[in-house]
Amino acid sequence: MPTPQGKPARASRAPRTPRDGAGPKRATVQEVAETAGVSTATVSRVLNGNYPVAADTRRRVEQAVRTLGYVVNAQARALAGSRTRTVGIIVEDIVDPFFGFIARGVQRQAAEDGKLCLVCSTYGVAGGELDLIDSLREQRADAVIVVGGGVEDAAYRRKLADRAHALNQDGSWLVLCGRPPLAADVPAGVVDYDNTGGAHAITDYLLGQGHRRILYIGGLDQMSVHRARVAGFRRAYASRGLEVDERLIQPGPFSRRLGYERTAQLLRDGSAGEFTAVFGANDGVAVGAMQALREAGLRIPQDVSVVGYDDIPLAAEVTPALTTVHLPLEQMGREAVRLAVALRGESDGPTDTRHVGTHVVIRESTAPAPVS
Amino acid sequence: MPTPQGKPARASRAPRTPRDGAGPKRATVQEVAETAGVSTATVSRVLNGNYPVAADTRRRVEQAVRTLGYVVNAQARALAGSRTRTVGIIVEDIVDPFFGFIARGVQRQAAEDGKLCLVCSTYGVAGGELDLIDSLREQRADAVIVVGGGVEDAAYRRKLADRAHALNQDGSWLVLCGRPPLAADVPAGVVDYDNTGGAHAITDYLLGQGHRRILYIGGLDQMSVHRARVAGFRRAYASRGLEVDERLIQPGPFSRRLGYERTAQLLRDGSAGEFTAVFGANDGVAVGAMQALREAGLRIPQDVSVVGYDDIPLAAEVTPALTTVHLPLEQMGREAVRLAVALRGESDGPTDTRHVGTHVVIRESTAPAPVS
DNA sequence: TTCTGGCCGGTAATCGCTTACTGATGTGAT
DNA sequence: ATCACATCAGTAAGCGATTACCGGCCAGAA
Repeated sequence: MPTPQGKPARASRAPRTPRDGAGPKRATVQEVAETAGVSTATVSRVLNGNYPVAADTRRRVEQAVRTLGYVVNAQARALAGSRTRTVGIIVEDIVDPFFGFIARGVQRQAAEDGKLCLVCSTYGVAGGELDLIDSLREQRADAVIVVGGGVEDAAYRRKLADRAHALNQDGSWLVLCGRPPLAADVPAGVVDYDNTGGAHAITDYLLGQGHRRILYIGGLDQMSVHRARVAGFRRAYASRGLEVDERLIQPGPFSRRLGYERTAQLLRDGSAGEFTAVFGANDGVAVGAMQALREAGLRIPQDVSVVGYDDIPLAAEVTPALTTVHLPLEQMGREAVRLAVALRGESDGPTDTRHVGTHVVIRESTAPAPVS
Repeated sequence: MPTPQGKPARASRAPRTPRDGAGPKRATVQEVAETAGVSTATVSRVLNGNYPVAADTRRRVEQAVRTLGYVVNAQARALAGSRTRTVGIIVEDIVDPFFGFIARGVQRQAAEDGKLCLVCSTYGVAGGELDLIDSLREQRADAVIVVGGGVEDAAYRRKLADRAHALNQDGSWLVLCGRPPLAADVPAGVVDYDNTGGAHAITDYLLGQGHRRILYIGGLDQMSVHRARVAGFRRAYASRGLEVDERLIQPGPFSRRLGYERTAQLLRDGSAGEFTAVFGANDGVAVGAMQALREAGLRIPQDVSVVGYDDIPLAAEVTPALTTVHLPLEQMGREAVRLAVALRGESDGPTDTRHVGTHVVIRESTAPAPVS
C-alpha cells in the first residue's frame, strides 16, 4: 500500500534561524515596550485605554510610540482579540445611487464607531452575495450587511439562512437591509422600510387628484420589494372601492430603459387602454417613462402625471422634478450598522427587525387628472 | 519618588486555563489536520496549493474541510504570511458616480485577483485622506489607492509623501488615481488621464464649430485637475492664434449649483460679455448651466452649445444629451489595482505613472455657432 | 547491494497583540 | 507595627495560520 499510514516521523528539534531581516519591517509593541522601559502588556493597555495605567508610565509609552512611528497591526490585534473592527456590506452595484447612499450611511456610522468597511458588489451575478458572504466570513467581519438583492427562490433563501447561522456561530451577525426577514428562526437583523405603505400613500395621492387609470411599470414577481409595492398600489384602489385594470400593471426589471420602452409601446399600441398617470416602480423607471411621454408630445403633468419611488437625487434634478416616495437610504445604512453592533454579543437572540419611515415628496410631475 | 523604577517583578510561571470555551468557535487547521490524520502543515499546503501533496492525502484533507465546514481565518493567515489580500481605496464620496465608477473598477479587478476592498470616503473633510491612509496602514492593506482629492497645498503634499514612504516601508504601495505625481523621490504609483489634452480637444472642437466666446465654468486654482483643464482650454485658443477673454473663465467648486448660478448670473448682468458656448469643468457643472440657459429662454444647441467633462451617465441622460470628454473611469480603477500589484515587492522602485486615454464624445448639446 | 536523489509530510518557530494571573508596593485601618 | 486592600505592572499563554528545515521512503544508478 503506497498510502502513508505509519506513525508520523518524529523529527528532532532544530532551532531555526529567524526570518531573514531583509523584508519590510515596522515597529512592534515589543520594541515600543523596550523603548519605554515597560512590558508589552503595559503598552497594549495604554494603546487600548481600557485598564488603569499611571499617568507617568502612559506618557513614556506615548512618547515611545511617537518616536518609533508605531502603528498597531490590525491583523495581530484581531487574532488576539475577538473583533476585527470591520463591517462588510454587499450591494448590487456601488455606482447605483440607491446602494451608494446606503453604503454612505454604513461608512459614516462605521467610521463613528471606529470601524472600517469592506464593500463588495455582485454586479449582476445571481446569488453572488453568497460567495461574498463567505469571503467576509473569512475576513471575520464583525457584521455583514446585505442590501437589497433581486430575484430569490426557496433554495436561495435556504442558503442565505445557512450563512446567517454560520456567521452567528462565529459571533457576528448578518443584517438584511431593504428586504424582508428570512424566517423567525434565522439569526439575522433586518432594517427595512414599508414598501406597501409607501406605494399605498403615493397611489392614494394620485387617486385623490382624480386619476383613475394609473399605469404601474416595473418589478419582477420574484422580488419581494416589487410584490410589496404592487400590494400597496392595489390596496389604495381597494380602500376607495375602486378596481384596478390588470392590464395597467406592467412588470419588468427596474430600469430606465424599461420605463421608456414600455411606456412608448403602450402609447403606440394602446394595449393597456388609456391612462392619465404613470407610477414608476423606482425613479429610474419613472424618468424613462417621462422621456417617452415627452417624445409622444404629452405634457407632464398637464396631460399625464408621473411618480417614482426611492427619491434618488435624479428625481429632484429632472424637469419637471419628480413626485416620489422618499426613502431615508443613508439612515438605513446607519441603522444597519447600529443594529449589528447592538446584536453583537447576543449569541442567539431573536431576529430583530427595524423599520425606517418613508413619505411622499410632492414635486412638479403631478397634477389633477385632466378633465376628459 | 513614587515612580516605579525597580526591576520588573519576576513572576513565577503559572499555567493558565485555556480561554473559556463558551465563546464563538469554529474549526481550525488543527482540527482539520486531526480529522484528516495529517499535520497542520499539510492542511495548509492543500489549502494554498503551492506545494506538492499526494492526491490521496489531498482528498482526505478536502473531505475533512468539507465535513467540518472549515473556513480559513484571514487574520491569522495575514499575520503568518505577508499579505492581507486586501486593497484600500479612498474617495471623496462614494455616491458620486465619478468615484463610484473608479471604485467599481477597483472592486472588479480586486475580485479577479482574489482580494477584497476596504472602501473609505472623506465626505468633504479636508485632508481626511491622511487619517484614512493611517487606518488602512493599520489594516496592512496590500495597496492604498487615493482617488482625486481636492485642494492641496505644500504642507498637505508633504504629509501625503510621508504616508507614501511609510506604506512603502511596510511593503505596500500608495497609488494616486486621477491626480498628478507628487515628486520623483516619492514611492507612489500614479494612474492619471490627460486633462490638458482632453480640454484642448473639446475646446478645439468648439472653436472648429465657429465658437469664439466660450464660457469656462468651474474649478478651484488649488486643484491640479482644474489647472490642467484650463491650460488645455487656453492652449486650444493659442494654437489657433486666438485670444481668450479672461472674464470668460469663471472658477468655483465643481457642482451643478455652480453651473446653474454662475450661468444665470452672467446671463443677467452680462459682466463677462456675450458667449455662444459653455464649457462646464465637469458634467454636473454643465448640466447646471443647461438648466440656467433653458430658463433664460435660450435653446441648446441652437443658441448656445454646452459641453462637459468626465462623461458620467448623467451626460447621456439629459436632454439634449451632453457633448463631453469621456474618461475611462472604471478602467482607471482596474489599472490602479494592477499597478499596485505590479509594484508590490519592488521595495523602492521608481515612481510609475500610467496614463489612460480620453476622447471627446459628441452628442446633441453642441452645434455650429449661430451666425450673429 | 549501497548510494543518491526526488517526493512528501511532520515539527515547531514565528507573526504581533491581548489578557488572565500573579506579584510588588504603598496606604489607611486597627 | 501589622494586615487587608487597592493600584499598577509584568509574565507568558494563547489566537490560527504559514513555512524553513529536516527526515523517512523508495526508485534508479553505480
